Amino acid sequence: MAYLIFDEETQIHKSHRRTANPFDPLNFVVARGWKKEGEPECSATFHTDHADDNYLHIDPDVDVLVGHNIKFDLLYELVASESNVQDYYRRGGRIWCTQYAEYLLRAQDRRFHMNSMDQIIESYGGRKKIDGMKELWKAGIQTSDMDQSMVLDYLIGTEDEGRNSGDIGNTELIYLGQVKEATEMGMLKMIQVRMDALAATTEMEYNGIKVDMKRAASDLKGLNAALTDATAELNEYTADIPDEVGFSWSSVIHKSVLIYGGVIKYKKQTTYLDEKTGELARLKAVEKQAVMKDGEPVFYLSGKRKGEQKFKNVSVQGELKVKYQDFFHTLPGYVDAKSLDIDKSTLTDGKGGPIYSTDKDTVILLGNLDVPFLQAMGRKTALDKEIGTYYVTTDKKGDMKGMLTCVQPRDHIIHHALNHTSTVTSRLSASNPNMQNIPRGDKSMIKAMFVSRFEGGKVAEIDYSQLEVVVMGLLSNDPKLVSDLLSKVDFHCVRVAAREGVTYEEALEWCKNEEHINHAVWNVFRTECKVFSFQRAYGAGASTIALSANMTVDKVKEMIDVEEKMFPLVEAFHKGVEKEINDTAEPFRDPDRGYRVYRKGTWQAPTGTLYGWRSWDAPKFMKERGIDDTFSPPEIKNYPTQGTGGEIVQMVLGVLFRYFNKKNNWEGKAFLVNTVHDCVWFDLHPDVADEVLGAAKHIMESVPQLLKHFFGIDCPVPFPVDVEIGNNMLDLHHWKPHSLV
DNA sequence: TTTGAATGCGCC
DNA sequence: AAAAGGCGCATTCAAA
Repeated sequence: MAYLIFDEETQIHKSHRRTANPFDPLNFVVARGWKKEGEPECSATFHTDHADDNYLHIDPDVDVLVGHNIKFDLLYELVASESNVQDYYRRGGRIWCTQYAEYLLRAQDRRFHMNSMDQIIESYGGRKKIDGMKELWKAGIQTSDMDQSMVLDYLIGTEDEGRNSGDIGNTELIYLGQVKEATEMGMLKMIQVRMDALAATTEMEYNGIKVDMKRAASDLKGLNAALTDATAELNEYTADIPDEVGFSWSSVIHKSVLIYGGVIKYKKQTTYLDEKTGELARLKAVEKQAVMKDGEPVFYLSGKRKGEQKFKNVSVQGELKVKYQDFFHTLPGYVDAKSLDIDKSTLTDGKGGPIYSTDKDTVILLGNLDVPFLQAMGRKTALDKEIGTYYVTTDKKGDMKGMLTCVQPRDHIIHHALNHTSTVTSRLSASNPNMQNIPRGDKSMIKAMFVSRFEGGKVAEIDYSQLEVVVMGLLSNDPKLVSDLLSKVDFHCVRVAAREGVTYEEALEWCKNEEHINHAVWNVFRTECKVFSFQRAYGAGASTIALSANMTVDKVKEMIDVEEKMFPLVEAFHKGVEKEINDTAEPFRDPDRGYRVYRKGTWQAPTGTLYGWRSWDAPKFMKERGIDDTFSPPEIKNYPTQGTGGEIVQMVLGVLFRYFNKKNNWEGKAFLVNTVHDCVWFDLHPDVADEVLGAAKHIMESVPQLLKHFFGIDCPVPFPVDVEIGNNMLDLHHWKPHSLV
């Protein structure tokens, strides 16, 4: 078997926020370079359009495709010849992205997010290329207009280098070095598993998400009407502010000044005093005046202009000059921010006075005070956010903004981006548009626009239940946590029972049974415990929890105590992570903090994933004891669970992808389309929906078997999922296997 | 005009 | 005795 390194240079037209958008018909592969394992030099082809043979030829003995940011090239390959790529996967072909592997080998260090080849090549013994192409691209030159010999040198190296260098040669050097290092560090299997996830998200981007534009347009119309109403209502409260102030309800400064009092600074063009003369500044002007003598106009008596009237230029007062100058408008405010202890901003008002927060939580806090417009302001803020981010709007420069700008007019598909190298925890991120932060159904109707591409088709979502709690069970092996997960208890009721000194059954009955006489008060207990456990999982301190859960600090400490006794191995796990971080810590100088010395440490998960932390300035009381820097407890607690949850979803995505590939996407009737940290989205033809969901549910719940298969890990906890299906992503209903006909 | 910081808010 | 984590995108604002 052999690896095949490849890379391509394409046209770079930007559309729907994507640079060199693979789905833009204007873009095609201009130059394609490759090198198969064992060949003495690289090869390349040039193309002038989307020609029939403009795709990568993959020999049958190739089993790894290698590229730097390989998703980009794979998307071009899928557009060029979908079957070529799918057939390669079907015979077991794998991919290796050197950008992704580097990010993982460097413990997801921020410096290696979206790392470039130039950035890492020297550490693999290669040499940076002389690169004229980046400058040309920056100047907007299309690749097809560049000199072919330059492109060739860039891609596969110069003749002097034996055409065995360039991007392709460098990628080969990096790949070989990475495989060696990954093997030595026990990370190879983990990286390979994640590469299949990369194949899955590449497929998701290629499939894209179908948008019902009629629904989007009609919902947007309603939202804009509501926005107009809210704005009209609000404007009554700013009617006394002169128009020239330009009061804006989306300005944090203006809002703070209006609510808490202060000074708005604004600019206006107006006349000003000339420093030299002390008078109003004027434009210079000259006037043509008749030359007079004894009250009579003078005429030329000789020369070329003989007979013409004589004029002279005289300086006169020109128009008054204007320039932008600062003006100030003072408002009294409705409430006193200082006495209410509202959060202060680093921004200042027009005269350097304080600016206070006007965010949602603060507005809720102010809700019962004497500020008349808060409700309408909250409505307007929410509508601006919803319309501007998730529908479409025009900004001040006249540019279109919002998710709908990413919809392709020709087929109403959004080709979103799922990024593998953009988080410190190894989670995925999403962009252009971000399909991981679409408002939920209890907040907005937005999800109704996401529909099936099939006639009468269905969309579906499969979610892991309480993924991070389950992951904590896996990582800690805590007996009580594991048994609770196995018996599928309500965790919040477990905590209520422990805190209030009753049995779990009693707590469950009183919290859940709305008929019960104690229900109201026990339901509050459950909510308190829910807030507590959620915050505690992320490592919040007792005082923060007390504030947001509306409890005394003593009560929070008491609950922490109960928790630690109930799940002792959870705390032990965190301690173990902390110890490994400190044991592996190495000093480094932080350029952002005056090159002060801090430390970096790592913890390696059972799967092989390496997590990295940097230390921060220690709190004052620790500095007094001579400890200068410490690792952040919230970060220590958070990365392993968040990262392992993400890793498990990636492992599953890879397996789902392989299964879909084997079934040829049910002959084009079922597609993987999106993933959001603990869930997967599907687009399904009605004929195959039940069959696909049955298979997908089975795969997603097979996490224990998969962990054993890939990593030899014994997993003590189940990974239950919820399956939902519907006509759009808003109207989903529960799906059960027995609905199979 | 462009860029980065600050603020705010959507998701898990 | 002590800090709630991870993202991307919108607007505003100040500086270049």
